[in-house]
Amino acid sequence: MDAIEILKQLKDKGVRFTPQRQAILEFLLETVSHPTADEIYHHVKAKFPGVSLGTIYNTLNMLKEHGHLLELSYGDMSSRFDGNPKNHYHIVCSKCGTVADFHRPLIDIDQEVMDNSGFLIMGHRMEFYGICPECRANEKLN
Amino acid sequence: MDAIEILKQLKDKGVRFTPQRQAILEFLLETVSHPTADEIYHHVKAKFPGVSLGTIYNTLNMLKEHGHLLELSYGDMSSRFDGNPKNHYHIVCSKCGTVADFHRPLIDIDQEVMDNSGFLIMGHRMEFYGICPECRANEKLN
DNA sequence: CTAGGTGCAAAAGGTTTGCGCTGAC
DNA sequence: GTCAGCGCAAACCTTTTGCACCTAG
Repeated sequence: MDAIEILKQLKDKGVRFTPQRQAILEFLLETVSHPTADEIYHHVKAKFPGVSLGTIYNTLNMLKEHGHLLELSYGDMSSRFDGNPKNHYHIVCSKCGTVADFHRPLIDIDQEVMDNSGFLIMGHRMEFYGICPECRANEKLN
Repeated sequence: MDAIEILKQLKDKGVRFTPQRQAILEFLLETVSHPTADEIYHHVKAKFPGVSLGTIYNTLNMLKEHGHLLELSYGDMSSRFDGNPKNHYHIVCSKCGTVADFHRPLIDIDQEVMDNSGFLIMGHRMEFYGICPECRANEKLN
């Protein structure tokens, strides 16, 4: 599903189609990274020099409310946004904050949660917490 | 493992034992909720009226670095801290922010990650994203 | 004694909000 | 024409930092 299609769907809910929103959503869908609001801002600014951070947040919150993106937080300062929830898992170092990818087939569990909770489940996120190889090496030196 | 025991272990790493730290850690271990820094602050303030928020954050970051607690973020304003990582899973409503518990046996996967990543894994966290029953009902009304 | 911790207050950084104007419908 | 969205800037809230004093080891 592409940006235009999603925004057309949202029109039924009183959400207006604007070029800024199209640009934001297109970027979220085409990138495989998990950009921060500020990164999205700078990217969209290349196309729309007048765009403001407020508009970015406004759009992100609107999309989040309608379930079209996930807001992730890795404990560092700013949130990251993911337009492709079904992705892969992460390992976060509690010491230095490094985030590594962990590739493995997604666990097939969403249906079980949906059946037992009454929630409409869009996806899940899994993170492992630990100490990265570098920090482990540094600890041994002390 | 209780607060005093953990703090004694940390002494070897040059971390000092202070009554404030004991109070913070005891609260984290005894509560089953996931308090914010501010909630911890107010709780500890009952015992140590002079304690400051800076000390709370200082201690939380120290504990996090040593792997004794997890910093969670649910997209709302402030981080939440969990002294008992091995717990249960959560379902977060993208629309209203409600966090519901989902009880099920923990997925046995940490060893697999440890073997394949080089990280020392302390635990994992899993969250499901979707729309809660109340918000689903509200959407249908429109 | 002396480093690390504390309390306080100021600063920093991310996110939200208010307001007048614009543009989608 | 109307109202949601825009840009701008100020406000807000959480977290970090700097500094003088204190205290655990």
